[in-house]
Amino acid sequence: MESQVEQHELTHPDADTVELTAVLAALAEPVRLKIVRTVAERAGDDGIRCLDVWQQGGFTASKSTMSHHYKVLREAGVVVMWWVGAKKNVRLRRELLDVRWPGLLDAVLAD
Amino acid sequence: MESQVEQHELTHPDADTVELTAVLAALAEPVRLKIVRTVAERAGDDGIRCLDVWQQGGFTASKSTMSHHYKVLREAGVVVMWWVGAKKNVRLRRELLDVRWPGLLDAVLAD
DNA sequence: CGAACTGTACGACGGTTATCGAACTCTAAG
DNA sequence: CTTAGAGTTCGATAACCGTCGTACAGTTCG
Repeated sequence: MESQVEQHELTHPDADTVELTAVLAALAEPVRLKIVRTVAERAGDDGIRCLDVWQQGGFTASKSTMSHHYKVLREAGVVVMWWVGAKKNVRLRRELLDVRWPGLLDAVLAD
Repeated sequence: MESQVEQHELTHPDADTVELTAVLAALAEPVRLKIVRTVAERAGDDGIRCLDVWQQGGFTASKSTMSHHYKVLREAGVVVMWWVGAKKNVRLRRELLDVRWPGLLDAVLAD
């Protein structure tokens, strides 16, 4: 059987309302930058599980800290997140970032 | 007569030691981002006077606040500053930024 | 010299942020 | 139903940051 229950419905900013300073601030934090790089490296077309990011990325931050950073990245417009059962998936919003600020994400990831 | 006195000798980080997170944090602040854009627009090859940035850029922040932001930009590696008499000049470190993170500065300035 | 101008250093303040543990919700599995 | 797993929220704490006014230092000009 399929569960149609959308348990919380994540909110994401529209492409128009995403602010450059918010994106830069989101990327300026070492843990968040590492999250973004791990997602960029390991995520497929349908994203990657947040848990896998944590496990494979070698993060030392606590669960609540990671949750906080994901929220910052999502509200800044850097990532999209959605539920898959009890787990969460995440992917970069390249289609947004590459249009609004071409070259920005690539420059940050190439380091 | 020429005054050989170098009144303080500004310190700038080497290209090797400049950190991406510091650059992003420096650019993530609205006033600093506006400073960078004003310098990028109006500075010639030998930079622009900080005073001109303040006057022509329409900044409302106080002197001490502006001085603080210039210091952050300089220590992050985003700008170079040097004395010309009693006034200070500033220019972007494009030769550094464009090599270390190609496309980053252009992306930020194109907005 | 003395006054005006340009910029820095310091201390204070208020607001923001990164971090954690504990309690909680929701889902999946037995 | 019960247990385990994944993730959020809340409260607390400590550190950081942007802002300003004041005091100060170096330069230029009369």
